[in-house]
Amino acid sequence: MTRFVRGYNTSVTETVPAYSPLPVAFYLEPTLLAARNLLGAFVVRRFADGETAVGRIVETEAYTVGDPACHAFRGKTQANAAMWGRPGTAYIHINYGLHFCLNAVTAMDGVPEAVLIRAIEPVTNAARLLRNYTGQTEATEAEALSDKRIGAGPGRLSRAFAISKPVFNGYDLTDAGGDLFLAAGEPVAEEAVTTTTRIGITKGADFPWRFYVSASRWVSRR
DNA sequence: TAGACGATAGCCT
DNA sequence: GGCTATCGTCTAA
Repeated sequence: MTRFVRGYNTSVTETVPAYSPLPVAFYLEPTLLAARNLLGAFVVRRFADGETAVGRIVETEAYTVGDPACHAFRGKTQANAAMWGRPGTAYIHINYGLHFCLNAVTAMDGVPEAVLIRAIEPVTNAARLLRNYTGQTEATEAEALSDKRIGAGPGRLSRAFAISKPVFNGYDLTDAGGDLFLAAGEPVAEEAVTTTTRIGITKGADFPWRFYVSASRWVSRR
């Protein structure tokens, strides 16, 4: 049985708190607050071969009801239906026809709001993330830890974590037994967070609904 | 069923 | 910093 151990060394076997999933209640906080509070939380991924990798969230964006940039703004379709799902599930969308982007659904069942996870910094098994990203079979932890392709940007992190829409759209992100879940981390202090406008959108472009850890080298854009 | 449009990323200057 | 490949999805007809 795989045990998720917190820390930089995956070989640690002593009793360290296992990664504990953020509860459904976390996603029922107002979406802007949830987006800000997801900073510092962990993305925990177990791959099909049993190997695991963990990243720390350093950049998010909020999308809400009434927000013209939100995919739900024009109503429910087959592609965006997951946004209406239970809080704490995943909504994966495809951008520019080729990039997968991971969102955590927030707000009550039937209220289509979500937080886009835009960047992570590697915590464990960066080498595996880089191998996933490049398709190469070789990668050292040291070289992976300085390669921004594995975490800086929503399309990039999805590729590194092997998160695709067919597999993970609608997936439960609150289940520690699952292949993908979000776990509580060290809270990030207010003065360490930068709040700014969202990236790559034309509607609602002036809403300051993007949050990132100011000091992180893994933020996708400043 | 054709046409328009991106919540991007990579390459080039 | 600018340019653009590339294709899933929506919309109109």
